[in-house]
Amino acid sequence: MTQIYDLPGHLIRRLNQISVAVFAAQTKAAGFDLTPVQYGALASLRDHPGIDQTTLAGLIAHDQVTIGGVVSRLESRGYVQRRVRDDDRRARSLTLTERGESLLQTIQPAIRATQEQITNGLDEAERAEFIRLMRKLTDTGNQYSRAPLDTGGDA
Amino acid sequence: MTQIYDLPGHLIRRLNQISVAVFAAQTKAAGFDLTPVQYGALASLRDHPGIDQTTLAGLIAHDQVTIGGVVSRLESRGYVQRRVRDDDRRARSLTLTERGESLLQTIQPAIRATQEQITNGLDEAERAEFIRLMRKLTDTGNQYSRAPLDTGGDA
DNA sequence: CTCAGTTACTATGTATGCTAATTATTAGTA
DNA sequence: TACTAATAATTAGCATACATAGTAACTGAG
Repeated sequence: MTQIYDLPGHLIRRLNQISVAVFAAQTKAAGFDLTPVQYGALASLRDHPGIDQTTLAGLIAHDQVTIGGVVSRLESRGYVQRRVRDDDRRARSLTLTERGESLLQTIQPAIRATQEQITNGLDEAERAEFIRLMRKLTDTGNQYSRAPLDTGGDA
Repeated sequence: MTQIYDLPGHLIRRLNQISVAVFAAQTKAAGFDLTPVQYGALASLRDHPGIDQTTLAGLIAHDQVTIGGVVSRLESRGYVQRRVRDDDRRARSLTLTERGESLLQTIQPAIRATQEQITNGLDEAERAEFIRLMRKLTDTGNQYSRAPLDTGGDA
């Protein structure tokens, strides 16, 4: 039989699908047009101004190619500035523009609402336990990912 | 400030990323070349032979366009037969070929290993609780998804 | 029977998410 | 210094994953 509905892989995929849909609905309802990855990149750049694309990719656990495209779109929309670094002309230094900073602030309520809606099927205790288990799994599984999280030792 | 590492959406995305990577590694190591969606489609067709693409999309919670492409690739590789239905010439009836049936059987150990590896950071009790919480969340959140699960009342 | 509405699928376009290969640049070594 | 290895981006290609729009075919009300 192998009902796929009980497989962790299937449930995780469904959960991600729902999570992305909720994010899209909430941000659109709030008047924004941003994807989860784009938000993650902007938030990470706010906390780590001046990093290059490879470092950014490591911070949000993505491969370089995807991040290259994401940054390119964020740049063309005026949220991010990309500059060739003086001390290493291969690398591009990334910083938020004022427009990017402003977006991050005004979009905050929609992000909060999104995270709440994703887990609003659980009570407080379940929600905390669920997050704890996810953190445990992502910590254990990070090594399996082809784009592992690389915070340089932090977080 | 707003560490994305604590957001459910981020953790879910990471988990899915790891899940997909583990699936790819396990199936490749076993000598197969199949994506999680392709496996889901094949498994669903085995349990529901003769259904059309829209029904299949509902069963595995995907949109029609994605499934159209997935089925097209499965057909060109000889795993699925696609036939215009006599009683409704808009629809295409899908069935597994012998090659498709055979693949599903021989790939089974790799699928089992995948599901185990995904959750091998948890002990038995945690694993059961995690799956329970995911089922609860996907049940609650199904309505939010743009491609909701539609089993016609079952599962 | 006619036609308006619905439905199944396909076509087009955008954005992830990844692999493999290429280019430009830097770092290290003989 | 010349050469090799490593690294940051980019390019090309494949497969989801979705929105939107179009085509062909079916359904039901009148």
